[in-house]
Amino acid sequence: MTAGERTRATTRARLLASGKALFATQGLHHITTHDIAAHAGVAAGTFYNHFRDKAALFREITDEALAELTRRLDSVVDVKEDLEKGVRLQATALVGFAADNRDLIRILFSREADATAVQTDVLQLMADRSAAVRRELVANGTMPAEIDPEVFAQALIGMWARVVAWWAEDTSRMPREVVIETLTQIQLRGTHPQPKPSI
Amino acid sequence: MTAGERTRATTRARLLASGKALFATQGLHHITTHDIAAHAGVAAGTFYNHFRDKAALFREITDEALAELTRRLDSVVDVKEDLEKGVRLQATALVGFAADNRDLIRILFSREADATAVQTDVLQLMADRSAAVRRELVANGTMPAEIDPEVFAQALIGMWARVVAWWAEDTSRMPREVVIETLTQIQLRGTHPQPKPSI
Amino acid sequence: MTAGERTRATTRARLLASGKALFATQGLHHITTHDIAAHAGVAAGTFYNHFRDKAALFREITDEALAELTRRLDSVVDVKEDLEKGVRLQATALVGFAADNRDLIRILFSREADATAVQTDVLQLMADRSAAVRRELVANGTMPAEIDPEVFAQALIGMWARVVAWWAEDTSRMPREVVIETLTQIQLRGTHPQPKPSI
Amino acid sequence: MTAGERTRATTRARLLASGKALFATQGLHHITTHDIAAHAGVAAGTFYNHFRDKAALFREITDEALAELTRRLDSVVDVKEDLEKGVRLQATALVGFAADNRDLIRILFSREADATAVQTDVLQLMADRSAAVRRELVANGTMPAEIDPEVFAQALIGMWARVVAWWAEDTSRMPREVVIETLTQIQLRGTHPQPKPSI
DNA sequence: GATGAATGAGGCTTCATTCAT
DNA sequence: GATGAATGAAGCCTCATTCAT
Repeated sequence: MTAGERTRATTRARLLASGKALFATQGLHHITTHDIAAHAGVAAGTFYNHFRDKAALFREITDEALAELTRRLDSVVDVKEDLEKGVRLQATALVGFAADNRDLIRILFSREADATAVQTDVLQLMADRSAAVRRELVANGTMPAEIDPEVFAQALIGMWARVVAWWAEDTSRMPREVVIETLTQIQLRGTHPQPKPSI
Repeated sequence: MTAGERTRATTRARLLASGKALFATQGLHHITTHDIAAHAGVAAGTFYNHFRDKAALFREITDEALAELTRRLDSVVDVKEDLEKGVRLQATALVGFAADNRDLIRILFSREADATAVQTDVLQLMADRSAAVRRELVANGTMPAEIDPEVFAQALIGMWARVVAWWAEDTSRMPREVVIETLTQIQLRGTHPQPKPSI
Repeated sequence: MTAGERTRATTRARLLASGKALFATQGLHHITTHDIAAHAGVAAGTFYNHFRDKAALFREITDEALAELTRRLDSVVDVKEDLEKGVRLQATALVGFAADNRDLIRILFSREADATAVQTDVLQLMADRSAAVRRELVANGTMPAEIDPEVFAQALIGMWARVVAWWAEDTSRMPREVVIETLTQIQLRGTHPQPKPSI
Repeated sequence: MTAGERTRATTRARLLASGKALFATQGLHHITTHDIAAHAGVAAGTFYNHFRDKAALFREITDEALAELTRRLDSVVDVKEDLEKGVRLQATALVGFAADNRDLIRILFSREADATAVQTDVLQLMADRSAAVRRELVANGTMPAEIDPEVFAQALIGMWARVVAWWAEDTSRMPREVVIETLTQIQLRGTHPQPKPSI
């Protein structure tokens, strides 16, 4: 990599970082390309040397974030082995990602993530993945048929997104462990668990 | 009511209706006051005879929608009587509201609902209500302490909002009963219910 | 005069009064026809039953004011009789008019008075009158030729307008007598009178 | 100064010049930012690259004009030395400024100069300066107490502003020397000088 | 004549994007 | 590649005026 290339890469990285920081706190619509360039310490026109337009930067940020989140969730041991352990590990991975990428979470799980024209909805992508996995589990009887895979996927993603976006806004709101434990319990037992049948 | 007042009320209603329809499909930011006026069949300036600005119209739509939704949820019989029945009735009320007010649902449960300046987040309001109820139930032992009331509330609202917004986009996606049943099952047993202990 | 005519006249008078009060404090451009109608306690459309447009109302106010001011200045005894007495009486009449018609003064002597389209400049009218009188006085040697009648007229009117508009804004700024005396002295002796030659 | 900076400065200067020309002939309210931009040969948005808004441009023009006028008036030799000479030199400076800056005069001495929000009245500033100087002269007996410093200042400024604005509209109305001489005579002897006492 | 809802032209301002340097 | 001035389309909102009741 030449010196020029290094400079270019640095500029690009700074624009990305500025985009993350500003989109997270102000949202897509309130931030201008000038804001981002200024925050990155470059000229307004430089923005367009690196990104086709504002949507492209936003898209790149969300794509990257989604890839990383997906990677973390996938690296969890197979859920089928031990249901409780699997669910808890996934919740842990999700919350860990949120802690490490607070800005990204707020961007990813804001509804503006799908306001951008010609863009796939990030949450929908996650839901689709979940639904596919679920369909298998229902098919082979591991999961009950009363819970429809599509609806389940929307519910799961909605729950995750909201909880994690809420927590990422201010992580001092709640100890990380409580968030993980609550998500786990809800998944394993429901939001309104019925008392366990006494013997 | 005089003729003039009737005319005025009609115009106002048409603007409201146009706002609902357009916001639901295009979102707050993509719709202009001119769009709304044109859709309502009135001149651009007429918009401002009825609403201070675009945010005021949006706010009025969401406030009204929230009030109606709250009313429906509250009219359900007390959950404490019969847990399963209560949960199912609430899900039924929620889904019924979505079926009757598809546009409102999509507005209410879009994140743009909190993008408007000086506005309370609709979902947060619902979450606060849920959290308050839940704290009581945990306090008197009806609900398990492992599920934190705050986190629970965010999870419940996130789940509801996403499922219902998704379904309202295209209600032919899924029979209404399946949505209700799945929401009910998830609340009572979790997304990943453990197999019932065999005897 | 029928009852209807009396009502109509009353409405007109109230619009005029409202116009005076509002134009005086806020200026022509900051006041809307709605403001005037509202202040007068009538509907917006009623304004146009009495005045062709906003300029017409403004014009009528200034015309009326100018006529009254002219009347008062003209009623002063002839200046030629006794120079000092005449000058002082005119100053007295001017300041008296200001005291009695503070709103009118502020409208009449604001530059907005000539901002209205197709309107004769009120101050210019006064200047023209003064210049004409002056030309005679110069011609017959009563007044010195070093003081050009045209320039004199602009100077006199400018001085009067500014002093009186300033005082009318807040008459507690200065005792009325001081205003009169100063105007008189300036006219008789100049702003920078040279010391009287000692014998 | 780089080429870009030169271009920018040129654009700014053209906007300022256009503002002066247009405000002088049409007034603040009748001129739009688009008018100014078009007159300057730039796009509408360019205006806002150089001035926050229309008022800022207007303010800048008047501030600059006031500074220059003040500079000219201040550069005159001290009035106390020789009363007649001092008064005449000030009148000469004032009229010279008007001849050199006809547009500025019409803007500066229009009442719109104080119509702009959050703006100090230019004429009032001049009056305040004059009043302060005058108070001293009265205090030390150089000027007669019958002429109140505050009223005097309003009168002087009103007279100057009107005469000079009138003359600047069309300088062929009157030879420059006549304007100067008349202003001088009025200040030294009054508008209605009493015949000199014969011995 | 009074009413007041409706009209719509027009002004101000923002900002994503381009392009000459 | 970086710069940043310029662009101009587009949006929000105001308000003088009209007109049906």
